[in-house]
Amino acid sequence: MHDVAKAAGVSQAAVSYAYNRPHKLSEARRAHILAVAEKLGYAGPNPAGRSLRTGQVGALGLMITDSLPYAFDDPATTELLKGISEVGELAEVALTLLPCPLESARVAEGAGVLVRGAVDGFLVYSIPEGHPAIDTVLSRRLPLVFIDTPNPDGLPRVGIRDRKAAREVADHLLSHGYRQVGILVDRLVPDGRGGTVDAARVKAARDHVMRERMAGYAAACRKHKVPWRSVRVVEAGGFDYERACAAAEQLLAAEPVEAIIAASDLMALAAIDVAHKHGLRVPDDVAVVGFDDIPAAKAAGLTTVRQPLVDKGRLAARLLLDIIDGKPGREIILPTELVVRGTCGAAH
Amino acid sequence: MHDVAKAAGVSQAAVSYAYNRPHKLSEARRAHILAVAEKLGYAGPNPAGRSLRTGQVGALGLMITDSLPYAFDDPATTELLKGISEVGELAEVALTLLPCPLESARVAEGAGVLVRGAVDGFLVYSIPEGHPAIDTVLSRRLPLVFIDTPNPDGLPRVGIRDRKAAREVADHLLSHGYRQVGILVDRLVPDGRGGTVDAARVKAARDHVMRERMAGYAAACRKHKVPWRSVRVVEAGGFDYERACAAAEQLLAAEPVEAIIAASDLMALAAIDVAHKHGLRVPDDVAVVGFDDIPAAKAAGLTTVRQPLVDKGRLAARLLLDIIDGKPGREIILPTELVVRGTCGAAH
DNA sequence: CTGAAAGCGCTTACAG
DNA sequence: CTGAAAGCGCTTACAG
Repeated sequence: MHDVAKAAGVSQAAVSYAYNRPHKLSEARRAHILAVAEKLGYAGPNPAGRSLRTGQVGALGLMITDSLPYAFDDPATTELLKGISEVGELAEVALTLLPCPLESARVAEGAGVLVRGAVDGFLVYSIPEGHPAIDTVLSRRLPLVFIDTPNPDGLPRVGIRDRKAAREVADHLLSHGYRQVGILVDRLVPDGRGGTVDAARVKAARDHVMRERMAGYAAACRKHKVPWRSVRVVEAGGFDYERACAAAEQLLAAEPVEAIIAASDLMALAAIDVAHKHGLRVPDDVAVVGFDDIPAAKAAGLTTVRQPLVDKGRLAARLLLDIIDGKPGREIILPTELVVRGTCGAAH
Repeated sequence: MHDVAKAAGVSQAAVSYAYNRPHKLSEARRAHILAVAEKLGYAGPNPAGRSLRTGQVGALGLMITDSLPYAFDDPATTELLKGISEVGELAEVALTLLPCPLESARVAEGAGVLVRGAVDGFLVYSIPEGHPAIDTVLSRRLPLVFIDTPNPDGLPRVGIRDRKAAREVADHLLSHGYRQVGILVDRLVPDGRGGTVDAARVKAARDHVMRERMAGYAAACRKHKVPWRSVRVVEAGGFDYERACAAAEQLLAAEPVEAIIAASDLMALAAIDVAHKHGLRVPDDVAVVGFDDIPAAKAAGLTTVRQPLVDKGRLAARLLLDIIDGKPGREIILPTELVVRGTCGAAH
């Protein structure tokens, strides 16, 4: 910038104005400066210099506690991303994806991006309780909004009533009279393990969302006199379709179940696929409900509970932008809605 | 940092070392500095200051010429993102999403994020020829890699042989003897318009990829003596499923077609859905082929041509990282592969 | 193992 | 409408 100013015979400030305050310069002078810059190969104001000076970056950081490739596989995460990016575009801010290892042991090595990432604030998505990355991001002392995460300290947050929503959909399913029930969850404890889950592991669930949903399912079972200990719970160990299928396979391979409660639509759809492969009709031989109401749920006629995923992203991003602007943070709880389609056996 | 240094009774440099060069300080001194920083509420080295000083940001910019919410809807883009983010994670760099308006008229207003985004380099994804954002990003004089975009200047690029791949899959379809053929494309000209396309618009296609694929389809038709002017081409005007369905609807509503060549799997799957709604069997009443081989194509038994989407993202990101490291850029052309499943009527 | 100093590139409040 | 100056927070080469 200094060189451009010199070559154009103006002050450095004038060059800055040429880019940022066009009306502070005469048109001719501005054109001249820009022409000289072009000739010299000057690329325009350096973002780092600007950031340092203004204290603003123009980017929102989205912290994801999973490998990114994984996150893109999850339709619910994709919906959330849509909502977030809508707001980012409107506000002309970039969205910076900050992956960080899920296993606590690997956090130190992966924290660099959290510590060094140039952002104006953080969106913290679905992170297990007590995860060290929470401290890391808190230590940056930047505005932040949690999504689907408990906030014991009353920090800004966007979420839904997971327990109530889970109870509702399970309640609806069980009201059809099923007694042999299985539950499919993606992940209770982030240790990569899957398979049949015992009561201790359910209790140990580090994921707030999953713990709440399990509590909701249990409440529905209680109401319908389905003994909780008779309910088989299988954990996929991850969010991809393959693991979901493997979990469903495991559930269906054991004693027969009349009904499957899946903690996500992806798992529910996997369960339906696997059931069909076993020659079972849905809902006649086995009923299934999901959670989320992702776009594919409708096509499959899946009974599920809708949570406004896009809105969640949109509101979280907007809230963060507000906080960055100095407005107070708050907690936003979004409504959910039971969506009855065919897979629960509602027509029977 | 200055304040921390003062409070800890050390130089500013020592504070910097405490964070970045742990071994340059005695353990005790480092611990002391960190403790003082903690007490003072110092959040650690400011990324903007670091960037300014080192000239490095630690982020890759991904330029998307579409609204981001839109991009997340496209399974092919999602696959690409997976590949890119894999590399980013390994290299501990963040991925910054830089949306920029597709319509040239709106580029000026949306260019801010391109101009101000703090990144070490750009991945430029599927951008129409002559789009002003290309100049914007070029003017930043940062390393960059094009994905699926022609690079007349021999700039680094990752792509596939779109024409050849399109020819192959269309050739296979037509070899079954179909004469009444329709083509479904997502977007030829980025003006948001959809509907039946005339020869002029095909010629005017601003998207390199689509132009190449159309050329490939035309070549296959020529080979099989299907008069090109008898081939109806319908453009969706976008990448979402709804528009794909509308385009398929339009194609099927007119004179009957025996075979549909879709320029993406998403469009092919939409065509199959719409055909079923019309009571048509696939491939008996109408054959369909796609392009990409997204995960859903397999489940649908779709005949298509596989392009290594994840690899494309992975290689592009790696190439960009290499260029940032000072290595020379190059062009990478990835192989494609015809995947024959059922929807082309291969079994007949 | 520690410290003093220079300078990365920018914006803005202020004076003219 | 224009210019001179200060300072944002940092890292590193260098001297001790």
